[in-house]
Amino acid sequence: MGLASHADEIITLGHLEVRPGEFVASVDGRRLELTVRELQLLSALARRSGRIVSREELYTAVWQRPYRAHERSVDVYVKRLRRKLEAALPGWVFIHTHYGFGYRLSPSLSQLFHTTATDR
Amino acid sequence: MGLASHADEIITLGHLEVRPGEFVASVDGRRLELTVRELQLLSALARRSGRIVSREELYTAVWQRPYRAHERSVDVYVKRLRRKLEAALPGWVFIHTHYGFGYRLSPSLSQLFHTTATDR
DNA sequence: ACGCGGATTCACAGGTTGTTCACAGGAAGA
DNA sequence: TCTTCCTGTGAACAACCTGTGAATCCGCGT
Repeated sequence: MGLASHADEIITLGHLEVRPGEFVASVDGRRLELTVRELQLLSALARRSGRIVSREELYTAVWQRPYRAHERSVDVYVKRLRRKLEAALPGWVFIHTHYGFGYRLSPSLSQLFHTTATDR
Repeated sequence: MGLASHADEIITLGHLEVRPGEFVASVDGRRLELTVRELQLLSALARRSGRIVSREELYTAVWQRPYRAHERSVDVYVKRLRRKLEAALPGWVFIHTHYGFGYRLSPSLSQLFHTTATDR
């Protein structure tokens, strides 16, 4: 108890499933090919899914060192995650930007796509 | 599940069969000529088949002593196992590398054997 | 002591990922 | 609209990780 990552920790968000302890994330059962950093960032976001997380919080959680202003690492990895998530499930948006605040993980159908009953 | 190795433990993964308790592993019934370490590592991987296993977990499971950073023994034995497995069943890949995470045992047909660049 | 097979360690090459930078594009407030 | 700040993005380079052949070490039987 207490520690953030148990070996059996499983976070499910719609089609997305993240298993930090097993170094695995998947969409509809299809394994995503993520690097260490990408998985760590996705895990950090997943553990805080649904709420806006500041760059500083994300940075200290993943990089384990003090956040410096103008640090762009988080942005770069958000970009890489988005590319892989988009490729895995076209038409869906996973990571939302909150201008001036940070990012929020929350899988949702892209506005451009027409919704159907089963998608929701 | 109690102790990790029962005398009658049998792990079957497609063409591959491992019997840790009898110090035997075989492919399509043909016995592999493995050394003790090779068999131990294969057994450790087989017991965790399908999931990514870190070097540290493999090392402590097989060598039974604390893992030191930069330890390369696991890599060397993975290499030797690969050579013997490849020789036993050409065209198949058994041990997959997950860069930065570890290894995963999961027998699968080599991509090159059933697809070509133009197929995709 | 010697030879042998296996275990362990070493060193280097090559490949992958992590980090940083620079600039483009966009959002919010005056 | 203008200005400023924030975010998106491609690319360059550094740092790290893995593959691999081979040297060295070790235990055992002769």
